[in-house]
Amino acid sequence: MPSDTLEERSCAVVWFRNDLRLEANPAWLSATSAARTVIPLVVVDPAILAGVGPFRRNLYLANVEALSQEIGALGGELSIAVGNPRTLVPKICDAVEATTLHFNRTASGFGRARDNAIAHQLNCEHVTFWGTLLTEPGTVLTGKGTLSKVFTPFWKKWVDAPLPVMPAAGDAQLGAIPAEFTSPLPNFDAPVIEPGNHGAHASLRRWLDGVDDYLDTRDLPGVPGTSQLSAHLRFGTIAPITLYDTIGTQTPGRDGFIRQLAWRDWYAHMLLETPQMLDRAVRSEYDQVQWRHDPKGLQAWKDGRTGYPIVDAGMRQLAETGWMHNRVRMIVGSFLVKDLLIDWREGERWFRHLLIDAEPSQNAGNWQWVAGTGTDAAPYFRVFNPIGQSEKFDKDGTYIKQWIPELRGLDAKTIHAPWTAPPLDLATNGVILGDTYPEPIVDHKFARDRVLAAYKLALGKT
DNA sequence: TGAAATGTTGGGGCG
DNA sequence: ACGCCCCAACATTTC
Repeated sequence: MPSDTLEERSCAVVWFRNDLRLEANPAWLSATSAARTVIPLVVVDPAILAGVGPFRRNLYLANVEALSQEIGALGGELSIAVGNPRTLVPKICDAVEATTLHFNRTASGFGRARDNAIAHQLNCEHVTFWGTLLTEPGTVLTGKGTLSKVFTPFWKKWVDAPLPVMPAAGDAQLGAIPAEFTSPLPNFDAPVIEPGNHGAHASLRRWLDGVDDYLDTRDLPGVPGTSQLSAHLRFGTIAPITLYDTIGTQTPGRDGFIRQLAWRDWYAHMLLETPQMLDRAVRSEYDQVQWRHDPKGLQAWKDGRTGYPIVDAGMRQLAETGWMHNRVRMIVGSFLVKDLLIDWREGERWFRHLLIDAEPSQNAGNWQWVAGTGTDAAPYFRVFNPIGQSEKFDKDGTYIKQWIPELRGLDAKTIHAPWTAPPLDLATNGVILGDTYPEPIVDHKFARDRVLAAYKLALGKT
């Protein structure tokens, strides 16, 4: 619609949430042609911010700042309010006499309830999109019209699903909310990755050099074989469609990477259909597992002091950087749930606190995969051997040495299980088990038998 | 997007 | 030469 047919005073508010970019942002693009004036808005919710770990907090606020700069470069300004969106968004829309509110939808239960409540209170129209996913929930279904409970059939349908089509940009002028509603952005420290759409594109450019080797290197935590784009997807500083358009599926590595974006869609679709998956086993019989109450074991896991180097390396990488290699996420997850027999929800909560890329649907979906409680999850009897995984994927111990400096003297033969090293070997390298580095807190063979028995009991198997 | 237990096979040491 | 045993190496099944 040409803008000269728009009402003189029409005003569209674009509420940015987990889509902190202008590029390929359907809520933003649609608004620029829907009204004469567009007001870009971020509402920082202190209640959310208070519960978020430092890595995500800093990156979120830095991303907001980067978005503000993007909009500033267009000659506009990003309006920033601090408070509860449930009351602020309707109030602001009233104050600016908005004709429409535009935003991209979220799959998470909390956000959805909030958005529904707000939509109910608005005195204007609201226009929503799925700018954060490649496929819209409800568009990738089995022949029976249901969301597949198994990934592979979902993937087969996903490949043929319609991709997002961006609305054409208009030429609206940029506006702002009244000063009384604005607040300065809360203070934050420099994030651990380069924020904003600019930072996302820097990661994407680097990834173009590695993506063709993805299938060969993605499981090697000692090699930079992953995209480093997860946090950008989390905050929407880049659109998944931009990744798809840039990377394509022309080589096995590229196809494998895009397949990961389909997993992401799948878990988001699943959460919409099964909101209780955040804290309930999708296969409810698995909630009968008698998890161990083991605060010391849980703490050792969080601290990276389990005595299993590959596990401790991963947990230390998480605590120090807010990120962990995906293969190692599986290993530490399996260790918590299977070896320590601790409730997967404890691990989910810790990851959600610290991970720079944590997002409810993905975090819960992947934890339920590890715990075997989800659909199409790892079967309960698949118990990772932390030593075997370490030998297989961190053969020379590069990754372990990076995060556990006290083991750097050990060779590739013994570093995966220091307690099996000849005492002289340990001594000459300054390793004193139980002192400079822990003894293993549990014996794997014992733990394996224990978890299999516990799951069998819960599932009523003999 | 496992691992361990169990089963099978075949080469070589040895009486 | 032959049978027996051991045990990698590989395959199958079980969890």
